[in-house]
Amino acid sequence: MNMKSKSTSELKASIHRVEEICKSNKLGFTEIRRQVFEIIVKNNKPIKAYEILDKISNINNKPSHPPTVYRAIDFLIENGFVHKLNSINSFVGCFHPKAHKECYFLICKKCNIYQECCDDSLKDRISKTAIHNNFVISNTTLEIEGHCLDCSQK
Amino acid sequence: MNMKSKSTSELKASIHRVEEICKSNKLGFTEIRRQVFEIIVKNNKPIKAYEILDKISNINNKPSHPPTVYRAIDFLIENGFVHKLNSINSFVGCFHPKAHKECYFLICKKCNIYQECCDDSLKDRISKTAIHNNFVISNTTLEIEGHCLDCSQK
DNA sequence: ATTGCAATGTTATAACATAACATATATTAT
DNA sequence: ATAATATATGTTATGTTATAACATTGCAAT
Repeated sequence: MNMKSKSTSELKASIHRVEEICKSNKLGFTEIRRQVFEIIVKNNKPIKAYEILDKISNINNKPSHPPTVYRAIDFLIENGFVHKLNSINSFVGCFHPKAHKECYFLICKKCNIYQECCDDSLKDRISKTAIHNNFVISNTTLEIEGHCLDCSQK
Repeated sequence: MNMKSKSTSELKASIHRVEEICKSNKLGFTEIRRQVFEIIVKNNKPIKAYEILDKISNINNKPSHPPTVYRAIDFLIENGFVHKLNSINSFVGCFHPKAHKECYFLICKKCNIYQECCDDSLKDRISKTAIHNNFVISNTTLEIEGHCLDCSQK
């Protein structure tokens, strides 16, 4: 399982990519949104909203408030730059925004590291089930909790 | 999409089945646990913990407290009688307990009705991905939000 | 009867998230 | 350039979801 953290250059590329997408789509990639996005992607594990809040407050040397963070997160999720992991109320950056909507996550309960996966055949199966049930999908949550190789060997 | 609510006899059967499983596994199916289970399965939609709390308080003519409900829910989830839908912080009864561990849910955002599905090939794909990543699964969340046939036609 | 254990009661608070309204900043139309 | 509009942020308060910690009860095994 390739759960190693992203390199500095990958992070920069990721941030730059989002900047470009925002520019070309006329989305306001404001200072706060940029800060929140950077905090999320630089954290190589899922991060919680109130952890982001603390970091934002530190960065700006003044207390921020929950709505500030949640609004930025909402913007980032809406535009596919960030995912929410519902099973652990945490957020992760998306490293291939706009390339897909459905992806899934392996989340290690011990070390809290995660892996984002894309699997078209899985996606297909899910769509087929939905079609079969006359169901129109707006959003899919697929999160797999367990233990990564390192942690299950300990 | 067969989202119609369960019949009275289905509900009774479901409750009876759980009683039997508890009996044969020497699990204490106490009054509170039974009440919480009944409330969950009789509600044909996903129900929230604090809604259960209100109902329990009414049934017993005295205020109950959150831990009472959450403990009962934990017991029911641990034993596979109830599922939590992480994407909407709600709980649903399982109508084939012990038959499986992995199942998934179609959840209509408009009418809030849901459908529990089991799909072995989907399950297989997920296990394969996990094995491929040397990941040991303890728990899978697969929730598909969208609109059911009725609601998407309106 | 006493010890041990599983379950429940009770109080308090932690953790997660949004409503509502005020203010500021950017965009656009005139 | 200025007013009008829309977008974004600040601020206060509160709503919602979940658990910690410790006391009490009831029952079974010795």
